[in-house]
Amino acid sequence: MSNLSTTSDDILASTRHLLISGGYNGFSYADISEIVGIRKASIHHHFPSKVDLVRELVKRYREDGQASVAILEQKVPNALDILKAYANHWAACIEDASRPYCVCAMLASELPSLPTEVATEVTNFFRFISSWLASVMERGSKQGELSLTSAPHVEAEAFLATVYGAMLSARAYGKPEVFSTILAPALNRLTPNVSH
Amino acid sequence: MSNLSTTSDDILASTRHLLISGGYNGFSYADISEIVGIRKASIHHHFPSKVDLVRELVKRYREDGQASVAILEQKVPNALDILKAYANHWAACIEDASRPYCVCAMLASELPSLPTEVATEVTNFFRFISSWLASVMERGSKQGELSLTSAPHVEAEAFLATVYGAMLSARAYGKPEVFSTILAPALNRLTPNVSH
DNA sequence: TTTGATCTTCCTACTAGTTGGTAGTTTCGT
DNA sequence: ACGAAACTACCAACTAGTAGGAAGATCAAA
Repeated sequence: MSNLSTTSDDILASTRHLLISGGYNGFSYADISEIVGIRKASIHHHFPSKVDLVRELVKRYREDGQASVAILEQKVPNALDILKAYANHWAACIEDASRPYCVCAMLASELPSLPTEVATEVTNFFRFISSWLASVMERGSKQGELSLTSAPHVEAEAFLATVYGAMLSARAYGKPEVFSTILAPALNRLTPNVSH
Repeated sequence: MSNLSTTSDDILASTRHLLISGGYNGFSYADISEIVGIRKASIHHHFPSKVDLVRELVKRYREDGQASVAILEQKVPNALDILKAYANHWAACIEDASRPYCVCAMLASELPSLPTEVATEVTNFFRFISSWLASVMERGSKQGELSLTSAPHVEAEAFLATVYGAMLSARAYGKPEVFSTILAPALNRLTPNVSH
């Protein structure tokens, strides 16, 4: 009989929430304890140190991402549709304010000042997303589902930068719809068979 | 007789340095005092509170940006060349590690948890850059110096997102050259008279 | 089925160090 | 002599982290 929600998961969820809003140095064990409803010391039982906590969070974040990607690849055959689904995922998260920013975007900007264990995990996340997008680009190009103007791995980096830049812009302006405004032409440009 | 470097400027410079590396909550008055070589309390003489300090920093950052843009517009007539110069500015900053990240990109990602006075100033910065880029896009389009596929203000947002996304990627991978790899095709796409 | 040992989880109470900020004083150039 | 700019010496609040104990749950042996 497995619990639907463990304290450890609650701690991770509130950490993610706090991390998205203010970064690594923007929250404390006291903040988490208030949200979860347990004492500070109890958090140390589950995650001995802050580094342990955030390292585990990022590790799971990447693993969840890998799992979601696997399902997406299985359900959606067309490469362009995959990129659209990826963009729509973030558009939805930003617009309903549920997870309006990527944990790893937050941490990547703080990278030089992060504990190395966390920094490594963050870099790993970006390597994963980047190589996944590159594989999508390559396959889509070969099968005529995408029209590329650069090498697949360059297009992948460019697309990733657009997504994360759009995420930042939406936050900077306080206007969620900016994300889709930026992504729409980016996806359009990758669409084949546009008469010209 | 004006000094070439005032203490106040030294404080702002070291604040910028610290801010770029770890964000608003990633540095303290103690850190600044160590770099500048004065006591913590002396910093409060120049900037009564941390909010005052960072608000002033961002205000000047925007003003400096506006001045640089004015000079750039004056020296470089061609719109595409302006965009290239803007991209090259950041490429150089990132590659020589002098100012490898934008102060306002850092703060924008932390926006929800920032003091409102600082947050407002950050939003102002992005509005400025965005409307400047939009004006460059519009002028360049009219004069045939740029080939746009969307409305000028959309192209401006997309270009801005690419620049800031590329900045983040360069930091995430720890590879400065990633910035130029991403910007090159973005600028290429805006270049007119490419045979197709 | 009851006992007892062990494990997990949470607690109170505490620590040493850091945070942004203040009060009041001295130093120094004009 | 006067203001600016620096200083020493604080402060209350907060930081991550620790020590040690109480309440339950689990499970094996009697």
